[in-house]
Amino acid sequence: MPRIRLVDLLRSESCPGKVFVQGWVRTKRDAKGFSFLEINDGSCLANLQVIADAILPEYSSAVLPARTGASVEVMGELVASQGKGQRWELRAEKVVLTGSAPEDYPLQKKGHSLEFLRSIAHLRPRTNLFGAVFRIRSRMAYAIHRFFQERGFVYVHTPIITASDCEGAGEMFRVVTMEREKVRTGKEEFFGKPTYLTVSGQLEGETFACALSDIYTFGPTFRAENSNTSRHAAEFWMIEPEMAFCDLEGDMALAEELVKALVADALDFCAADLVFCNQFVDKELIQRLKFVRERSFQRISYTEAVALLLASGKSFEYPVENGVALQAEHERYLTEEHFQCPVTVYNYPKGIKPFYMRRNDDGATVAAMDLLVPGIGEIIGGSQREERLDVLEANLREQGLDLDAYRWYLDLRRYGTVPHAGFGLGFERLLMFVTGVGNIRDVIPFPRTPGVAAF
RNA sequence: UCCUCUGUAGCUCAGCGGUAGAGCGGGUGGCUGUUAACCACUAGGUCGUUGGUUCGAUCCCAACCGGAGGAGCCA
Repeated sequence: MPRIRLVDLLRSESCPGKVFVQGWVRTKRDAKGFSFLEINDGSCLANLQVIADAILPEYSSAVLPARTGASVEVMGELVASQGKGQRWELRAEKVVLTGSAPEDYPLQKKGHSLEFLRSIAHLRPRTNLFGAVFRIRSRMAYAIHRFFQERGFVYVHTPIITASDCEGAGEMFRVVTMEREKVRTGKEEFFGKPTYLTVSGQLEGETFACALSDIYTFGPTFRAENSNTSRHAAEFWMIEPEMAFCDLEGDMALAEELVKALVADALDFCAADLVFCNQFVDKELIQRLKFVRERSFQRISYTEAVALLLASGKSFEYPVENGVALQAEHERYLTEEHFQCPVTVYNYPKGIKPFYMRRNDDGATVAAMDLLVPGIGEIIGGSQREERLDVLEANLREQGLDLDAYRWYLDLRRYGTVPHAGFGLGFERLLMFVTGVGNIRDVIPFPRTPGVAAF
């Protein structure tokens, strides 16, 4: 008899009769003459209540020892539950203890702290919260592909090992071989020159946009920054669309559309898991997500934002000043207090942004944008790219970068240059926003942060 | 990297200059169509590490290591 997943079983409208299920015991309650087994197989948040009668021949060998954490398989008949709290329950006819869980099984029926669960990251997906978070993560990855594929974007796999050593996005990890012989003979560089783990697929993505028009990347990214915050990881996933024949306006529109679409998808397809997050993580989560889905985002230029902050009368730890980067507290004020919804800030001062962003006609600002969301801050950063060869070369020189290393990148402007734009969306930051989880370490299966690469 | 807080039983925490306690979890027994069930009993700890102060330190001090929050950087 084929196994049926709990997600499908518990959705049954009418009684499916005899079924076969497999999963892990979440808790067991022994009564006189029978036991209640709550089993979960990760296909959904809900557990299945199994009634195992003491007259079963394997009752003492398989049912009584099936403690929290044990894996079991149960054959039986699904019947309407006599008790409250569940619609269906499984009346066991045969129970097999696939794998027992000794008494030192670390997960209790009680709630655990997120810090403790991080120390057992290999077992934490067995908890309600992490099951929910990682089902949502999977769904969001799918929704991202769907969003771009439906709009005709081509998925491009940019390299993870890169030779561009100065993409301007942060400290990089070096890639070296472990072969001692090569180190001794001075041929330690496998690729003949220093290589690094990518900090962004943007520059490579631009090359494909300047050929296939609309592309996106979705893959791992690495930053060797010594950042110790709840919003940074050394390894994270990023989505980077890049569009030819597109300006900043189109870029901002796509970014807002994407965030809205993903929030709507989560509300539609992860309802049960979001209800759980709403109950145990953030009581205002669903309300906020619905608000984001329905309301239009705000847009404000950097100059307007500065004026607004100066006029706010708020005393900030860092003073607001034109030409200086907005601090986290400033961004937070805009999105959490003033607008109380996602805000796109655009046209930043040229001096605080990287070389590839397109210089505006005022000569002082660049066509850059950041999308800020309440609770997280910056979730998307993007720009229209500088498509004019002479301006781009001047920018590189101004920032002291080696033009030769960017030869291939400059070629895009030398041969059939086009206006183009794109942005980067931090996947984990999106997940924090969608789940309400406050620490990036709890939305990625095995987090890598300074000093920590467990598992 | 900087600032602040923190490190006591498997987990969550209380405590105190005279070498430790609760709840939950575990074990045993009981009870019950139960819902993080309930009741009783019971077993668990060189109080993060290393130094120092002291007659005496889990408690005070210092350094180090781990964890958390905030900042910077960014996604």
